[in-house]
Amino acid sequence: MDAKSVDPGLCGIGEAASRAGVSERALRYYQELGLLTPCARTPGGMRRYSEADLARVARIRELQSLLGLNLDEIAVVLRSDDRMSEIKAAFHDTGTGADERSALVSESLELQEHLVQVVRAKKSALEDFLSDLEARIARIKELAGK
Amino acid sequence: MDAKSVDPGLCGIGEAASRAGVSERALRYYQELGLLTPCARTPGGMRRYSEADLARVARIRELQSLLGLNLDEIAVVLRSDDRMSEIKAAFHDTGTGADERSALVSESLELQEHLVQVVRAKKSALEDFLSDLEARIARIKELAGK
DNA sequence: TCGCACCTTGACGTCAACGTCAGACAAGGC
DNA sequence: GCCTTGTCTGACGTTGACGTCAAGGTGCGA
Repeated sequence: MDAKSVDPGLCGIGEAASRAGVSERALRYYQELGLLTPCARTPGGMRRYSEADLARVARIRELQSLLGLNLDEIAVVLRSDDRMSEIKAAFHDTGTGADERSALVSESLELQEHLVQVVRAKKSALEDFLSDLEARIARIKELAGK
Repeated sequence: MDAKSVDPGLCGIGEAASRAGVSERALRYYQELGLLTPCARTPGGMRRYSEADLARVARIRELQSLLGLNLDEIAVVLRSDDRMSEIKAAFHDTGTGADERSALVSESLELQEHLVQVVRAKKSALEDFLSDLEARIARIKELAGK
C-alpha cells in the first residue's frame, strides 16, 4: 500500500457541502437522521464523501424542494432505494430466499408507484395553476391596452 | 332591513376553517401577516368569511404546497393580485392617473410572468423526476422477472 | 515538529408556521 | 335572563430543519 491512504475521489465535509450546495451542518444532520452516511472515515474519524454520496444529497434536496417531502418521508424513499440496490447486488446470491426477495421487490415497486402517483398529481395541479396564471396574464395585457 | 343582520353566505371562523381545510389558528395567523382579512366582522367583533375569502385561503395553500413559497412570498403575490383587481375596478375612474395605473399594471405583469417562469421550471424539473422514476420502475419490474 | 486550516462532537439558538391554553366576550335558542 | 356553543385576544409552547457557538482533535505542507 504505497498509494495515498486517502482514496482519490473522496472529499471532506467542507468540499462535499459546497459541491452539494448545502451546509456542513445539513450533512451532519442528514447523517443523524440516517439519510446519508458518508462512505468512509479517515483513521482519525473525519468524514469522507464519495460522488455517490453527493448524488444522494442531490436526491434529498430534490425530494425536499420538488415534492415537498419532509426528511422522515425522504428516509422512507431512500431506504427503499437502498433495499433495491441491495437486492440487485445480491441478485444471483442464493443466500437470500427467493420469496423474501420478491416480497422486497414488490414492496419497493409499490412505494415507487405511489411516488409516481404523487408526482403525477403534483404535475397536473401545476399545469392547472400554470394555465390559470397565463389566463391572468392575458387579462392583464388586455387591460394594459393593446 | 328586515333581513337577518348576518349576511347569508358569510360564515364564522369555525366553518371557514373546516371548509378550507385549515385550522382556525392558521386563519388568524394569515390575518396577522396581512394575507387574509375576513370581509366583515359582527358588531360584537367576530370574524365573518365570504366565499371569496375561502378562495383566497385555497390560493394561499396552493402557493404553499405547489410552489413551496413561504407566507412572506405569498403576501407579495397576493398584494399584486389585489392591486390588479383594484385597478380593474377603478378602470374607468379618472381619479387614478393613467401613468400611475400603467406603472402598476406593468409591475404586476412582471411579477406574474416571473411566477410563470418559476412554475415552468418546477414543471420541467418534475417531468425529469417523473421519467427518472418511471425508468426506475421499469428496472424493478425487469428485476422482478417477467 | 510546528503551524494552521479543516474537522470532530455536543449543546444551545433560531425561524417559520402554526398548536395550545387561559380568561373573557358574543350569539342565539329556550 | 340563562345556558351552551362559538369566538375573541394575548401569550407561551412545539416541531422541523437546520445555524451557531465552544472546546478540542486531525492532516499535512513548510
